[in-house]
Amino acid sequence: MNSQTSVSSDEALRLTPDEVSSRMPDERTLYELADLFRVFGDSTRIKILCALSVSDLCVADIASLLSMTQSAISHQLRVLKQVRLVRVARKGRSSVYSLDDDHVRTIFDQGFRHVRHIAPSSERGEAK
Amino acid sequence: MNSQTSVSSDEALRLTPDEVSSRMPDERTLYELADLFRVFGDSTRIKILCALSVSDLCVADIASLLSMTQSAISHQLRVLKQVRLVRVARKGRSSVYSLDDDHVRTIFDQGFRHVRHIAPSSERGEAK
DNA sequence: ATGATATATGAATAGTTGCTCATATATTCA
DNA sequence: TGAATATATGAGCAACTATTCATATATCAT
Repeated sequence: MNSQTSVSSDEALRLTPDEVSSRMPDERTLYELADLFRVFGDSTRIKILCALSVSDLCVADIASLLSMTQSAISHQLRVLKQVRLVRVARKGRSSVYSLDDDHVRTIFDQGFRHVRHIAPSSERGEAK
Repeated sequence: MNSQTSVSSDEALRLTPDEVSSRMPDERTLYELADLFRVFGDSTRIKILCALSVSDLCVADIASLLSMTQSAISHQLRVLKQVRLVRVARKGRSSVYSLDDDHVRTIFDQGFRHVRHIAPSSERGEAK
């Protein structure tokens, strides 16, 4: 049997699935949230966002900064633009990209705080 | 030519790639950041985290809540555990999962703020 | 217009990932 | 111990994604 409502020990209050369900945001919002975070979940895009948090940059500069091809960077910038994390401004033949708003920085900082807080152990994935 | 240092208009200061490079966190940290956000970048995991932010829950309850198989949930909980976003406590034959710390909630909230702020348009991906 | 430079984009591909299915492990109860 | 319940996990597969390559578009200088 599951879903016991009784507080069997010194743990936090446990609610039933139904009670939890009624207190969750609507599905739509949760999917949008996942979509947003997925964009942050790639090292190339993270590097781009991080670079842009330091300074506005054109495509070629970002490519040189990350030692990646112009094409790869352009593709990722498109993704970042679609979710409104960056915006473009044409300057002559260059496209100067910048962070769209400060939410990016805030989300970033929270992430930093977590990885620093956790520091050691696990974190399998891209991290070498 | 790129990397112009002159401020050609009313835009933010633009730095050279080298200047930007020296002000970025080390690679290792950026990879860890991407790894962390990637975990948030899946709707199933987002739902699980969201549910756990409301109440501690056992595997079966989460599965019923999300209408998914126990196996699928267990696999995702493993991922969440590896990056220290959730922790387990055995209670009889059940495993009761809970958020590991409050960074999760904070990162969440920032994400919420962004998707609400942006609200309309784009956001292609999982969002129906 | 022509050539050079900067960026954008479509198609193809290799690598990754989330789920399912089968099965193993763990715990409780009779 | 043996049956039942709850969870964990490995293998396999389908779907997705980040990069490359080729090429298109856009802007500037001559």
